[in-house]
Amino acid sequence: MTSRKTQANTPIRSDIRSVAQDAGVSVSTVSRALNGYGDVNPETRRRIEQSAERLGYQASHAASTLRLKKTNTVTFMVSKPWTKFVDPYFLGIIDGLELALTAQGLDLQVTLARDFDNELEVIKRAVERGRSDALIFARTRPEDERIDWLEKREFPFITVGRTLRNSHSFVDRDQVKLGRDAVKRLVALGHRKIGALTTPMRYTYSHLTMQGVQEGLAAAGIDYDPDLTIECFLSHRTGEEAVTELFMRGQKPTALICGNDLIAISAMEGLRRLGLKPGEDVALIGCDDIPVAAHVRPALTTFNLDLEALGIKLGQMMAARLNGDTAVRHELVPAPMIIRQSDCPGGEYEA
Amino acid sequence: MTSRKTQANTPIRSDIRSVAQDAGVSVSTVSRALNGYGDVNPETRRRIEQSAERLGYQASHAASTLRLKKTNTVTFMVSKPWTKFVDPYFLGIIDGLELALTAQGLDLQVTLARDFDNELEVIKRAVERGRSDALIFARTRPEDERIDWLEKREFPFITVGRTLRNSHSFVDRDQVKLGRDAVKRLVALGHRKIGALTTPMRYTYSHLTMQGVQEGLAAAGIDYDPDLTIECFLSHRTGEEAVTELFMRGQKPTALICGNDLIAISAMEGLRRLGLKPGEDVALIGCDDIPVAAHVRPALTTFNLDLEALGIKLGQMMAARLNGDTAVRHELVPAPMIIRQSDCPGGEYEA
DNA sequence: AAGAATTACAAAAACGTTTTTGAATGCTTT
DNA sequence: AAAGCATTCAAAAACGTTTTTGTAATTCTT
Repeated sequence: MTSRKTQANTPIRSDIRSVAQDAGVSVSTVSRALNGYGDVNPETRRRIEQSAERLGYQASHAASTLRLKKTNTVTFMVSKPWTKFVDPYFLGIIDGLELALTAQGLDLQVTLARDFDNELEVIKRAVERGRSDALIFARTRPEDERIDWLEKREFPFITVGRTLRNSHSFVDRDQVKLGRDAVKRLVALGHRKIGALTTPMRYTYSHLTMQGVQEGLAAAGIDYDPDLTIECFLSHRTGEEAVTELFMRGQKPTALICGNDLIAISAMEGLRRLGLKPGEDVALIGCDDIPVAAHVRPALTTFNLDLEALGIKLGQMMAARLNGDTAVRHELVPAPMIIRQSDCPGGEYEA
Repeated sequence: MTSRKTQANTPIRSDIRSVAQDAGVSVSTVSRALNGYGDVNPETRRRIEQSAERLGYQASHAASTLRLKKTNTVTFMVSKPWTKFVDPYFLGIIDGLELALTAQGLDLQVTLARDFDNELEVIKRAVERGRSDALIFARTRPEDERIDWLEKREFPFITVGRTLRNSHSFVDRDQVKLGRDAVKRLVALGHRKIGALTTPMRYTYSHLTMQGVQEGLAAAGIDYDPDLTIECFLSHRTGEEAVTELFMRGQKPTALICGNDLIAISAMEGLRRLGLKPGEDVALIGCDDIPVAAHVRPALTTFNLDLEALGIKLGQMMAARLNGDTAVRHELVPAPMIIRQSDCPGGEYEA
């Protein structure tokens, strides 16, 4: 399609032939020596390794992929709608993932999807062009077409988050327990009228959290009132707007469980605008423990998550999968509560 | 080295041969048809395109790379020390970059460097294994070994940020002007004793900002006092600690220019701890306009940057470079000031 | 001491493209 | 009507690996 001009400079890369020549040995022996095969004299191997080192030789990825039909590369797809605000979440996972994959001799490649339609297209492109052996992606939805497509193609993948079917391997935070814990904490602090400012319900995890919240309320003998729940987005209906809407409805919750920290911080603004003191008149619990959560006033009580550990787990599962372990595995990691001030344990906070 | 077991499932990918067979034509004709060459009958081309479409054919990336000695892929390396807190910065650039590269038929690949030593290693690996045609990275330092290595290898690259030599192409924010603007604003508001809480001086941009600050002070006829400047880090010596240190030195600045928003927000805490009201007793200006900057109290006055535009610029420069334009290009993008409350324009802010 | 087994290496084929070279066909020109 | 030309396609080589197969040379059996 494109008729790109041939490049001016082609950086010098030494190939296996030059190493063979340098070590006075055949090409096949170099390959076997460098790939740790048995039938090569230790002395010869040493000589070859020296040559390779000296020439800065690294097997061409393209050539070995072509021959092996394996890239030894795992692709992590990050969805654009995800990037703008919840970045630490994303990068923490990548961090751990890279660590685990590298330990197994696998490369990590990160790829971007611009929008929702693009997500499937990016996947198709990557799979059909054979650029990686497996895929990891997050922001799963109850019904997820990406999963349908990949399952039909029998392409290895693991998700961060669940779907309705869960016929695939996934790693996820224990959102249900998280929701229950939030309620339990607030109930223990004396709250009975507890509102929820959820993340977008198009994602599975929002449903799971609310399931936990409802379970928590039931356990405390409190009736769940749908009118106390509002779905928040990043662009429109922020926490601030949701709080306004909630009170305009005539609802007066004494506590709010927020789907993420940004919603919580924004909700604080909304409360102040209504003349209420966040953390005093209304308790708040966030989620994710983003860096500023500790720096806002009142400091945000929230749920942490060891993202790096989650990434590592993910990498290990993937490595096993690529080594032939085809079992479907489900892994839930806990999210401990970080208690600060916004849930108002003592009924006050420093201004 | 690793002796990975051969994989259980190999997803079915159709090759050029099957397309040729399906279209009743030779392999070479398929290639020429799909790559837009001239000497192929329009009718034949149509038939081939249909076959390709129906079979879900995509040229194997490995094979075409091997043949072409070109990956049509650009690697963006993100440094680990960067990820933890300043994420939006990173992702915004990637976003624009991907857009511009895709428009040129280039793929973007993101790669991670775990720590400083790792950075060079990651680069070497990518270059020596021939996984991409060019490199982009940020967090440049005055003396940057990555640049030395790449220049010696004559491998195409562009940086986000400057070095001392600047013998290479770069895109950067106009940090000097930013520093000058911050001072100018504060001076206009009546401040004379202006402190600076800088980002780590190992990075070039910290130096450039301070250069701007000093130029601004000079323009206002104010002597620069090094004792009013403190270098901040993410882990230790946060803004909060820096403020404490500053006042312990006996310095009493009425305004603080902070290297980034996190330093500024943290510094607010420090001021409060000293019994001072941020934005009232002491004016603050941050940098980067991270999402929460608008949500903290007092809302942070800071410098914005159109990251996506910067990424696009970057992608365009790279595409040109890969098309044979070997000229060294330097591109500075402006950073407009976002005036909110923390610089205390009216001497007050809502609690 | 002769055959069998082992060790250490080389030759060659294959992976899926792209591109050069060349050939067949039909058409135009003189 | 012969020569030249344009059009359209096919054959084959090449890219840099890995792995199978093969074969000398050496060591081990009996």
